[in-house]
Amino acid sequence: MAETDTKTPRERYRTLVRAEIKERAREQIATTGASALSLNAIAKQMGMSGPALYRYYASRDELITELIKDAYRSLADALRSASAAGADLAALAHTLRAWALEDPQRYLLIYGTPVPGYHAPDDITLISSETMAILLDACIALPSDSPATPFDAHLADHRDWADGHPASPAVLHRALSFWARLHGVLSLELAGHFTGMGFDPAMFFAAELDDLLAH
Amino acid sequence: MAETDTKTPRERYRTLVRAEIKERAREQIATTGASALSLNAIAKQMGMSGPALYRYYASRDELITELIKDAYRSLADALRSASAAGADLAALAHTLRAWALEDPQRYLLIYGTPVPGYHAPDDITLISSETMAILLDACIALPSDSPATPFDAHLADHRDWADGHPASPAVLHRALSFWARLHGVLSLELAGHFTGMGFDPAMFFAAELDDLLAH
DNA sequence: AAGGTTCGTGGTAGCCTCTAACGAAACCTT
DNA sequence: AAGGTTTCGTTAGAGGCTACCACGAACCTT
Repeated sequence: MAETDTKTPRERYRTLVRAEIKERAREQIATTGASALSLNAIAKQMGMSGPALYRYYASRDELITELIKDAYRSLADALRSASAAGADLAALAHTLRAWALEDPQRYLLIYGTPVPGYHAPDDITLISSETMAILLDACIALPSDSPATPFDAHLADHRDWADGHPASPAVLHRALSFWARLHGVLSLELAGHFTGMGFDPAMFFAAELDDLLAH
Repeated sequence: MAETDTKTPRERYRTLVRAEIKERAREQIATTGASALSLNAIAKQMGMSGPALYRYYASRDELITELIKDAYRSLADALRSASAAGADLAALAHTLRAWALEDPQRYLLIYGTPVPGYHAPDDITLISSETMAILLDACIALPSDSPATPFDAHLADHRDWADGHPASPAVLHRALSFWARLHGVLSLELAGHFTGMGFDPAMFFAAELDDLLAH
């Protein structure tokens, strides 16, 4: 019992419609941004009237939350498969950038401006911790010859987030820097802050990555 | 002839009401975020009926644009006065962080998720270029002993954004890195991605800054 | 004091989210 | 196969929003 199989035709139909709704929502968000997502428009697009959607998603927030979860999962999948294919830290960085550019709004769904009221469910932090684990694995493979900083010492006492990962404080620090710096370049690029400045964002990204790996 | 003085009582009143509207909008955004800003709510709060506000701001977008401009100006002011007081790059960084933490939503108004349709007016890029100039001034004062990178060479040919500033490509690169890295840490912190991880964001910020200045 | 400008109002259109009540269709059981 | 039950999709409606219009009222200017 507790069959999670798609057994009954009703369940089949339900999950199918849910999937289509989510797909339409994904398309809509990709073009107009998450704030402009309209359940009504999706319903009309699917040939049914507004409130019918509420049989499938209890609220607009629930639908967005589902999309956020999917985004986290997609990112974790991309990084995991790259890592499984033997990608080092540099390759992982380019995987991240490619994933972000593939659908900028999906990246912003995760790392963009949060809604003040919204609080992420627990399962999201679970998937996000998997991403962090992949990152830590890649960082631990790299030789680290930098001297210990005060922040390293601080991290030695605050490493709950590493979730039992056998990484030295210096490695934790490296992972955090990796994350923050790549996000810095990427988010400025995606937000369009480089448009009109003339230079190539890809080269800036590569330069930041080089600096990250060299020091 | 083109009197910008607050002469007529009508103009006085008008600018006063406009200011109050903007102030209420600022408060509302600070608590609920920019996406939840409601002209109707502001009007009711001020004791007048909905459409009355449209005498003062042509649209919701115009009001938000005004707030964005104010945010840019406020940041430029903060950095300029710090710079005038003899602040070096490190002090400038802490000025930036303090300004961001003082009103996170104001920071996100500038650097947060952009609305896909929205295009910034020209005067905004003007103010933002002033911020960049201050940053470049601070970067040029620092000795740079790093070897030239490919990105430096690229910047030598794509330096229109520096707007005639006498800075070497290496300095331009340093300014961009400064901007992107601090934004990376700050935006992750403001978006709440560090909450629950246990470590102190301020120490991470300081560590990133140290690394930036050391290399 | 008369005239023109501006302000605030209510009304309205058109969106949106979301609830409630009602037929109708599909499913499962017997 | 027939009946009962669950689920679906509909319309109606509450309450919110942006934004436009037309009208009366206040105001400043002349």
